Amino acid sequence: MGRIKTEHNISRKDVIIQKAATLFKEKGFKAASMRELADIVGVEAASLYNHIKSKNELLNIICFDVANRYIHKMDEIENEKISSLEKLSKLVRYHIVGMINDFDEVYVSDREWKHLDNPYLSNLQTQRRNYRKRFAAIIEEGIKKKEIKKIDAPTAVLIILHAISGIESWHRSKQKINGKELEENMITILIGGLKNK
Amino acid sequence: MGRIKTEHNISRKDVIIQKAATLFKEKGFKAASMRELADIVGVEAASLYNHIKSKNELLNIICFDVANRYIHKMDEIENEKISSLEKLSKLVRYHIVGMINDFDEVYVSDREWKHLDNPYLSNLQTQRRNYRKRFAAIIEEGIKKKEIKKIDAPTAVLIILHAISGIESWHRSKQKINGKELEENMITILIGGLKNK
DNA sequence: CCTACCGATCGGTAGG
DNA sequence: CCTACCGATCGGTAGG
Repeated sequence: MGRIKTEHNISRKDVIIQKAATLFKEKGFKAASMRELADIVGVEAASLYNHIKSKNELLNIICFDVANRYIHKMDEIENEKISSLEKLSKLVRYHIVGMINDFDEVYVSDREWKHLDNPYLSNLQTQRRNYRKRFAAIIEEGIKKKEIKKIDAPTAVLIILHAISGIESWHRSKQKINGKELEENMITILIGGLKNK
Repeated sequence: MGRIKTEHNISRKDVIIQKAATLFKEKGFKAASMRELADIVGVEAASLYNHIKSKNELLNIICFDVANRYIHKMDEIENEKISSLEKLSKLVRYHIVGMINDFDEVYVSDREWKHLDNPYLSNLQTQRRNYRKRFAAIIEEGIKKKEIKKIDAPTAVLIILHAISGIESWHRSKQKINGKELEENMITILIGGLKNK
């Protein structure tokens, strides 16, 4: 899923990006050093620069890779002929599954984007803002059609997105509850609270 | 609220901590430098060390100050003679108001605690784990009394806590919606999804 | 892909 | 509270 490819065409650069995502997640972007990353990849620090331009490029790739994936899914769902509540459910499930499958990348793009430098920084901020607007529009449509309770849609979006990122703590301690069970619980709590009646 | 004191007894150290919380929130703990903090406080970097032992001590203080406040509130609520659903509502409201009033400190203690060093790190992790367990116990009691839907309580706790930390984005763009309105929206979505029937 | 190395910046100390 | 300064570490480059 995501950027991870089959063993045949996985490039050295892809490996570096993947390991970087894991390292950035664990230590935070600033605290992670290129020497550590090089160690993990199995080369000297200087050798990394034959594949990438800079530490920041790694963050750029991770962040935009994730952003593009979600935007693409949003395009898809907007065009489906289903109710607003169903669109919302699909979107929420996509976020949950994405968080479980591509955890490192999603986590980094969510928490470390502030270390991007311009123009990437403002670029991503705009993309995120647009995404949340489209997300809110779906909820607003649902409210108009009385499928969803009358609440402030932008607030609902923030709550939903952050609630899903809460899976992080769960992910860290892979215990008791499995993926599907988790997904159903979240739908009950989040969508249950929004459903009208 | 919180650590902020009246003008009479606010010490130099308190000022430093307060400014540090704001700086750590904006840049992240690792990216924030003591020279920057000194600039903001209005002294030379070396002078900070007359009031504090280290950069890490600042993070320790911020994190445990917040943790102690929530634990104290939990003690209080557990002993009240009200229904589980009411306990849950009170707790959620306390978190929302805390996020609004002491935003910088709460944000830092939530997102930067991984940069603590031992024994503070494992200490805080234990405290957080215990807090979440007590939180989950309230929900479980509510489920047993059929006040709350049958869901996985630890998952519900994670969702609720992270949803509330979503206020961050709202806080950043102090727009349209006011504090009270926000609080009611969150209660509707979060508690509404949990209420039985 | 490595050796060797750079300028910058960091947290923190000595001494007054 | 300041001046002066330290050792360590950082991201990144030159040259092969």
